[in-house]
Amino acid sequence: MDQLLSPKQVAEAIGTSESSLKRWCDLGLLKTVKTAGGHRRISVHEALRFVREQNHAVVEPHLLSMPATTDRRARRIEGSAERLTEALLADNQQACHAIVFDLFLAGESISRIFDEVVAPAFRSIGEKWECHEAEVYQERCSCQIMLRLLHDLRSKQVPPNPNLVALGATIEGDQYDLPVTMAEIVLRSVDCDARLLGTSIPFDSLVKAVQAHSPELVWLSVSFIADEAGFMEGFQRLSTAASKTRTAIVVGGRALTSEIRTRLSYSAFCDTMRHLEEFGKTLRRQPDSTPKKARNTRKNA
Amino acid sequence: MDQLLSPKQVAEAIGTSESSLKRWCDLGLLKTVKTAGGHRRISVHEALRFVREQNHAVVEPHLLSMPATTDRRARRIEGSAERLTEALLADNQQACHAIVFDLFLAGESISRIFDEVVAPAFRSIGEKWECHEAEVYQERCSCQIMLRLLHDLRSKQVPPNPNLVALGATIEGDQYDLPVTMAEIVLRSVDCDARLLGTSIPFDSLVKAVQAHSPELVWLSVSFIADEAGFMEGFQRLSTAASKTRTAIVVGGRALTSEIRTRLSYSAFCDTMRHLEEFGKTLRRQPDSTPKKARNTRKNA
DNA sequence: GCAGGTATGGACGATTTGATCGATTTAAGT
DNA sequence: ACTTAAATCGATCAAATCGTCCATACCTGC
Repeated sequence: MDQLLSPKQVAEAIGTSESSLKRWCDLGLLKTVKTAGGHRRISVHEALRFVREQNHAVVEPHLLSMPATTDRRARRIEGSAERLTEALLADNQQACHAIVFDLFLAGESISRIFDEVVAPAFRSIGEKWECHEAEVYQERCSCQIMLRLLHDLRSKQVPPNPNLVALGATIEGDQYDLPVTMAEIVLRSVDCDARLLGTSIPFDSLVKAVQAHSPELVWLSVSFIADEAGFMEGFQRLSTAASKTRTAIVVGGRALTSEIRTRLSYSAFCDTMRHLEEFGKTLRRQPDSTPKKARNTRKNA
Repeated sequence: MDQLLSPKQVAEAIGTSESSLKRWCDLGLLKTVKTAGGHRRISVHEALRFVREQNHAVVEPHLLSMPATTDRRARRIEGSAERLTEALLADNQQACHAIVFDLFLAGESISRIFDEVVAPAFRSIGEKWECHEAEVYQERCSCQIMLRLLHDLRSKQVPPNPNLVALGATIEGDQYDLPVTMAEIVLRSVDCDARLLGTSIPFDSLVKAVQAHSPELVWLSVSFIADEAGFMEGFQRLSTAASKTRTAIVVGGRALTSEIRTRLSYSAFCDTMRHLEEFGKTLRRQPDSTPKKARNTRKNA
């Protein structure tokens, strides 16, 4: 609790400028400790006392409640996954928000944040769940928090180029919406107008969506396959329709084993969000000469 | 998001003079926080609350981080459901946002917007789907648009009182997340700290969540029952756990036929969001003397 | 039409805020 | 211990805000 904060940190937490906060320190409204070099340091205790005394607003409570995460370490990928796991299981939405947005604002690519922070965090929660260290409702609640976070992230992105349309979905019976939503955001980060149709969409309806929109790309996140034969058959119908509209098909998801993949026909298989991002970039660069359909051209082993 | 605005910024946003706005602040119509130097600061949430309460115009919505508004004639419940249906099927997210947020800014209660605009729109889409006038992917896409809209709406609400905790969920096998999300927003609109755990949560895990959080309220949205016997049994376990923590149980959803309801034990059944809102209000007014468990006390026929 | 009460919004000097600057200090990485 | 990028310092200054006053516009009852 006697963690020391810089004037800038306190200023951000209470929603004012660094200049004003420094002036208030010099006026004696906030007691400060000085470093050997003359920099001001304010204890969390003192910052909270000031907030109470002045009835001042607190815009970013997590900065005062979790000062350990406000230093520069917070802006690094390393360790973020573990901190996110903890924040998710603690139902601490603000902390989750802070972790991801700090990385985003620090310039980390969306795909890297997803691959190296979000995905590991949910893998970790899944493992804890299997070991009975976490409850089902905690996992579901974590998904809710993350979904809200993803939505906020999406709303902060620059509006994409409307000339490059992509449609995304999960297949019928697959309700896992986080991966497919992350894929949407990754594609939008490379200036692709990605539109998530939703989860659990039958292949026949996907075919109609492709025919109606003629997108440059369709991405499918396959976390669960209820009926393998039906999946193969439906995918073939989608593939046929996509070739007519010169639409690339990108697939991903843990349900696509290599055995299944060898029997599918798609433009790219993406293990990670980074692969998807790179595929999206190639699509953007050469929208006409893009390989529209190639048998089993996996981008990565 | 809950950033602070100066009186001048708010005045510009709602199209009035700085002088008047300062006077209204001093009259207590707008809650303000003060800087150490005595300058007024107004949160976006408070500004929106004022606009809704006073039915004030908003000439610069972007200053309050709101979507652009249409003309004032659009601020009516009548006809909004039809316009929303059309906008949803046309995949026009901006139009959907405009319709709902215009009503929100005009001071319509959240529950009324949901009951008389959103719900009818989705009923209408469901009917079109049954008549083969709309595709499955259109319905799913509409749900995505609405889910994003609901998230945005939620972020515009004033942060609720943390002393009145409510947990919400759908039961295992029920993946329909719109009603349960709307319920969360309705409860938050009556100053209840409603937290949506997620969809498809087994009763045993719900029991653990209740034991961990001891909420004043649990709401269940039941759109689909896979196993009726299992549902009855699980609900009984939840009911027992809830009585121990003095937690009220509110249920709703089209899967709860009157035949099923007669065999359940809950605090309230809500046909509409308005019923839920009213129940939330009673809970807030008398948090101690609230009837925690009564057999089949339907709030409405 | 007119008197009286009320709400609005512009103007004023005094005060506060927040952005900027080059110089200095901190702290992460090696 | 050393290097180096980032953060902070102190100081300055334009812009914003404060509280107050007041002219004007609007409403209401007569």
